[in-house]
Amino acid sequence: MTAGHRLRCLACKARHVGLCQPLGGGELDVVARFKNGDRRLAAGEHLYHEGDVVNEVYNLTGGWVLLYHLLDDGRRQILEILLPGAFFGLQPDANQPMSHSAVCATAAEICVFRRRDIMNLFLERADLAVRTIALCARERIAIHDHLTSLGRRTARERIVHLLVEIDHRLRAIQPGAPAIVPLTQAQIGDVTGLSEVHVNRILQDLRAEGAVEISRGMLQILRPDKLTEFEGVVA
Amino acid sequence: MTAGHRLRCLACKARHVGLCQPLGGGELDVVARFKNGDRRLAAGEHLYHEGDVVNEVYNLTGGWVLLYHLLDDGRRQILEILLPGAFFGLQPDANQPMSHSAVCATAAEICVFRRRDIMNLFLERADLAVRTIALCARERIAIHDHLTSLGRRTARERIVHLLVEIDHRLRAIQPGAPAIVPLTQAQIGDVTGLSEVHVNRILQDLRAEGAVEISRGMLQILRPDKLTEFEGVVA
DNA sequence: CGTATCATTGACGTCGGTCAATTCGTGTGG
DNA sequence: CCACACGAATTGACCGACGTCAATGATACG
Repeated sequence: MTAGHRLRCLACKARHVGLCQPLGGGELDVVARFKNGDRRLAAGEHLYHEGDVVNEVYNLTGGWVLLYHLLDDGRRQILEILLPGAFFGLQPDANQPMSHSAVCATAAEICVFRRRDIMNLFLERADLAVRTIALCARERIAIHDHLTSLGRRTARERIVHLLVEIDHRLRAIQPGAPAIVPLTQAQIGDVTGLSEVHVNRILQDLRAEGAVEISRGMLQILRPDKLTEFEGVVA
Repeated sequence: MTAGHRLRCLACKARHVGLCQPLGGGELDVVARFKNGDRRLAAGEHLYHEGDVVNEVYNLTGGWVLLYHLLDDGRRQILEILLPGAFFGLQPDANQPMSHSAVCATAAEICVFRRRDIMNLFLERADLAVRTIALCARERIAIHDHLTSLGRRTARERIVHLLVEIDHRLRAIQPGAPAIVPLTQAQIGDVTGLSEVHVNRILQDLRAEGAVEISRGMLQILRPDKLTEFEGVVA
């Protein structure tokens, strides 16, 4: 299996971001050796649900995954939008039920590790543990920013800010490609803490201003510069 | 210096939580050896400001510290409330300016490490790196919860939920002590994304219901059970 | 075609913000 | 010991951003 994994690792589209970024081609073996397999999911499928006990850790290599939390009256908050290179599923303690659900927004490819294997990998290669700590720190900054949006920005600011952030992230992964956001307006509402209706009203404005293009279940960022300008002085 | 640090580590009030929790008394040397010193700050003093380049990492051993972010029109969002045992200040990359500010809500004692030393500590003791990853994961869950509050809970739910969470955390650190929250109403507003005025209105209600006691710049949780009950079905 | 999902639009209501005044508590200097 | 200053808390009046409800349209998919 390891040999097979190594070949896939070499071809991995997310090899140069996230966990494996610091590894040279020769070093991929180290990770490949601990890897447990790949998984392919269709849009709308769940990787795990809140409350599940999951003994795996994941590296997203293709597609978009959403982490969300449900209140028991059905209100939903999308916590993170994961793009290729995201390393996720780590829990503070083994056997602890997941605090959130993970669902695919698009078809997705996911590289799977057993939690125990990853822990052993970290113990063997402390540099990868340090790398993971850095990834956690980066992730934390992104979440802090999200938090600031929900707490202190207006509806329009939240949406513009989200689109700018996604645009940046997409550019970092696939420079040159058109920035297409495969999220429904309801999902954008669940990210930004707004109602689907209000999201629509604001997207209409942005479209009228020429900043975005709207189609069914998808959204294209045409003029990120224009969006940034809208953000104005609001850092 | 190391010997001195070791003595202080042995007496540290936060020895049994956070980073040092898994260390036996004999192992404290490992951390003490890498430690750089202690710092004492008064309420209202800053440990660092957004934009600073900080080459230190911190372990909060006494007091309350608030991490916050400012928008440039002055809106403020408090991102995290740190209690003793918090290990913070890690950045994704060295020499990267801090993305937020850290201010003391009370007098505070802080154990200081140089970033480089901590990295070396992690490389030498991978188990501590793994421990740190677990702390990050725990922290992430707390932030996710905060995020959910800001995005999807009503004002009253946010405040009740915050108080319940703080009550739990205080209980874990100092069981039996009265749950006193040394935050002004304006600060509570900056945590919950509400205005000072609205926070006051809701705290008045909670006081009338006998759940909390209000004094100047401080708030006591009298009946956490009552608060939990208010949370009702809203997980 | 029939059905389901997503987007769109208007009418209306309300939660929580803003503004502004007042009170309270504590510390300070005279 | 008292007058004052200042930060925090309190209160009321008003308003507007955003939610809710409900109907309709558009598109994909089986």
